[in-house]
Amino acid sequence: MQLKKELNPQQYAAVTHKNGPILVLAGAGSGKTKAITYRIAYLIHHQKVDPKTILGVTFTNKAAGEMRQRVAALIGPKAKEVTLCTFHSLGLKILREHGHHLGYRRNFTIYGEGDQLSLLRTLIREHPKKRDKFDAGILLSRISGYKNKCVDGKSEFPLYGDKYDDILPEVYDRFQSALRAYQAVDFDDLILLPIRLLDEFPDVRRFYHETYQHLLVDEYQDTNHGQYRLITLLASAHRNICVVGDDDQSIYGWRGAEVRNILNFEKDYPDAKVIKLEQNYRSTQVILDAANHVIKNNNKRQDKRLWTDRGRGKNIDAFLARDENDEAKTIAWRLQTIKERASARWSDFAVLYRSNVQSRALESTFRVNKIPYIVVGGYEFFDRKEVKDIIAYLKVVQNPRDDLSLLRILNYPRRGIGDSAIVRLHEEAHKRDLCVYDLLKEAQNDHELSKQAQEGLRSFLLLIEELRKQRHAGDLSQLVRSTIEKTGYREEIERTIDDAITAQMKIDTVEELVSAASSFSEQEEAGTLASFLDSLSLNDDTFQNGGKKIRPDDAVLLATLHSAKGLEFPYVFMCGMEEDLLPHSRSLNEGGGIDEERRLCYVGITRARRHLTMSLVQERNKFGRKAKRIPSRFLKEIPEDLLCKQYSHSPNFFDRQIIKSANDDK
DNA sequence: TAGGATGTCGTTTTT
DNA sequence: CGACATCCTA
Repeated sequence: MQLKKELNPQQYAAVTHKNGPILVLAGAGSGKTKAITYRIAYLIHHQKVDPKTILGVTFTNKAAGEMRQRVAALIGPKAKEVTLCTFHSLGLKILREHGHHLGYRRNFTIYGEGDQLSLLRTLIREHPKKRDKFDAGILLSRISGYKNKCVDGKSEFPLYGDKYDDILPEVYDRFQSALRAYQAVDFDDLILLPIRLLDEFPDVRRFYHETYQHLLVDEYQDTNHGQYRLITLLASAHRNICVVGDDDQSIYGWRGAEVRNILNFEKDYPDAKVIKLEQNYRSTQVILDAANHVIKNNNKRQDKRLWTDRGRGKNIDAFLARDENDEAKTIAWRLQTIKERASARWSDFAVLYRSNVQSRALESTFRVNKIPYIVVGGYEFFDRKEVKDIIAYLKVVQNPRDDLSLLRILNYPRRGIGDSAIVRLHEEAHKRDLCVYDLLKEAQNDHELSKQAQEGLRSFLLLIEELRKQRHAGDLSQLVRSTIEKTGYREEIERTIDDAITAQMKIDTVEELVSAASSFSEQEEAGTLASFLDSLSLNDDTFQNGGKKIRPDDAVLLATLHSAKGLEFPYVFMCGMEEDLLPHSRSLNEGGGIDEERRLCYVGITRARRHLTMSLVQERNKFGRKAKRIPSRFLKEIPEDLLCKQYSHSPNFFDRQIIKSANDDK
């Protein structure tokens, strides 16, 4: 490593900073990941720090994986010894290791959003005031907000001045005790409970202080209060904490992220070294100027100014279309034109938008014009019912106390256990403070249940016991396969679904889970059921390639502005540059408000390397009726001389081109 | 218990 | 408008 040559002076300073707190304010495209990875390499190589004592925390598995790769490229196999993980997998690790202090067994289950919601729905159903139609989603966002703010559990509930205020404390309480009874933790607990462990158990704290002596935190601007506390606790002894982030790219305020964590870093650590990375290696000066001009309208921010030595570049195109279909066609046409002229690949392009609904017009136009595309996000494999069912079986096999999963599958495939029986079992278990699974053992001989139901319970218990035995014996994919076979899941699908094609699709989906399991155990040395379930819950996608996703490898990316963060493309289209959409109307009152919307715009602009095109429409279909549109205020914040405005309403010419080629396909 | 009728709601979503 | 949840019915 020739640090002086490969890094600019600011990067060099960040990388070679010795001990103590350091804040790296890294503008978009300024080599943030490079700084972190080089710093890790530097600590190991030059400072002779033991790689095992380095902890790097990110938000996504993808980022963690990328970082590991880049560290490996610098220092080789030692990179494996560095702990690089997400906040949630860090929390999970701490909790699996020391959770017994708080009464958690090692085999506890992780509940994702779906599980949280379905638990809340059962709580609502049982609530005396259920006629008030409480919405599980609203309850969840409040509970979640509460959990990642108030760590001691004694503080007051924030009031919102609506009907939820009354029931929230009680529902929260029941929510938490249900989780605890089920030996389950939700995503928020994965942060919250480790905080309590570190806070209340000096031995645990000491253990982690010794284990991790150098902390690096990526995307610090996106941390919520809980994550902030977790990091603070981990760093409290040695204060070797390096946080990297960009306050201008904080776009998750609505999910509890607090920009002030990064803005207050210097108050938390008065001796902190602060370094700004402002040289941009990604975009042209035009793009950076536009970004700078937009973002400088925000007040509370660390002053930064991106620059580049890569030259001015082309102006930003801005065009006006009639409606969203016209907009999509024009984008398609322009994209094809640029592609030909620059002999670019499809994957050099991204079309970004504020809201998922905007993808629809783009998708249908791209389909017609045979433009290959990938939509980021969308429907997840693991959201499908079939997959959730099988995973519920696996979760029960792993942790029989998980009533929620158990009740989900108790009568699916059907075993003659009706709703009334299920309700009775659930109530009885609750009354006697038992988990349903234990109760089932008695209930199989309960004469108040129908013969059929008793028989059903018996076979269910037998099935689970059998799978539990197999859990330790055979390999993982075999276990998943057995689960599918012994439950008769395939037969149930064939029996209940008439349409052969749909049925086959569902069976294929379930089969994919088997191949996901086998590729998981190939890649993980400890391919246990427990780690497989963890991996599924935490969205660790390292093995999902095994569960083959059929995707074109060269395709235009369609993504929301949120999911585009961290990515870059030579050519970027930002569509729907309109009031109510880019500052989204619903975001103005709550969350980060207008500033956060502006940051979202900033994130979008700075994704572009060479050329940016912005578009807006005259009218847009909104809930079935046409609505007149107004240009986004952000568009107006970009100086005229950076834009190439084409507002003469889009020429019919474009339409004709597209319609012609569409007919050619037939 | 599937599916039809009816109602409701409408932003973003790293784990 | 269209995706969804929920309720109702055959």
